[in-house]
Amino acid sequence: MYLKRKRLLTQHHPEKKSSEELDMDKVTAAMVLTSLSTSPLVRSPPVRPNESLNGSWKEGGFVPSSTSSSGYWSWNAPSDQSNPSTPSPPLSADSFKTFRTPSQPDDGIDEGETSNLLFDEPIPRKRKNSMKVMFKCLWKNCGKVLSTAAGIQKHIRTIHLGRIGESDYSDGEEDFYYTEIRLNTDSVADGLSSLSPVSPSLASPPSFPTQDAIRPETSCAKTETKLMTPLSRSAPTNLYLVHTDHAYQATPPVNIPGSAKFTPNGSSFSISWQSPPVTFTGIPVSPTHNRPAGSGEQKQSHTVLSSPPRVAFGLRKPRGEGKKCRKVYGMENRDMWCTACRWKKACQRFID
DNA sequence: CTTGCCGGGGA
DNA sequence: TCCCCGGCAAG
Repeated sequence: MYLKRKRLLTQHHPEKKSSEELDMDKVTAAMVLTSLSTSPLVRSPPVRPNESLNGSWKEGGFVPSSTSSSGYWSWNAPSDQSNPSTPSPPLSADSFKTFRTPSQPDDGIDEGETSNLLFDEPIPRKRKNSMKVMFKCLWKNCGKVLSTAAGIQKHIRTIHLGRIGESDYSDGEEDFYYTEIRLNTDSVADGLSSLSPVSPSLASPPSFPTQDAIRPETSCAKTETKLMTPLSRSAPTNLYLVHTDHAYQATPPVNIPGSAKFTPNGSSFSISWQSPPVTFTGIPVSPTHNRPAGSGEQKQSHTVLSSPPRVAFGLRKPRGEGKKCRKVYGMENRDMWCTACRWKKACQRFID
């Protein structure tokens, strides 16, 4: 005799909402990373087996204030761009830009399956075939768009960095100043007008750019190497870096030791995990980070290493096969359910 | 959309 | 503890 049953059939119909927002971030973060790590041109993650992450945090605990302004961590460029367009999932990363309007009830975005947070390294990743890659200069009032990375780099080097002599030598710093954008052949996302995140990095954990760290050559990817050069001079207005940290945890056995560090002069922040080959899935914790933003610009880079793939052991119980009380008795007979089921716990009656 | 159930609470 | 429920992954 249960007197309780306050709401018998009241199916819960929560107004899920915030989740979307969260998803968004997750997705976008994922995208960013994805693009970073798979980006065709620069960036080859040679030695770094793992880099990836995904963002999203749970519990809207933090929510960046409505004014995204000071948020140093969002991708949106502080200066221009204005329309928060919704990124459509299938497109890849670049078309996103600013959607980061927490205060708004945005509903446009619903995501079917949010891409999973794990991008393994060499996954082929399906990409729209009809995409054209362009490179846009992010330098303050420039916005030049070129079709080749080399071109844009040269442009930056000569025009903005004033390195004329060494035209062919690139230390990679230019990377910070341009961004890759993909244009869909038909629906050209207004990618140009909005910037997309630069893809600075996947930093290698160990190296921090303190200062003049100029890496010597760097065969393939200037990418990770330079990752943090002290952005000399006035960096282009926006260097928004995606920055997300999460604390993931592998289910059972391992937990990842992480480390974060900040460089006082506000120049960088990074986190890195040195994890064993494990997989995690996770629950991100909160990606936010704002700093007072003093006067200069600052850059942060996120470095998150983790190992990619596969669902491993722990995550979540497979999910029992058989029908459980709920299914068997139905909502209307909730009192016939085993307690576990009633409490939304793992069924004890029909164990698999 | 529906299920199973984890992770968090509140009482 | 007992009991609920948000939320999420899986289907």
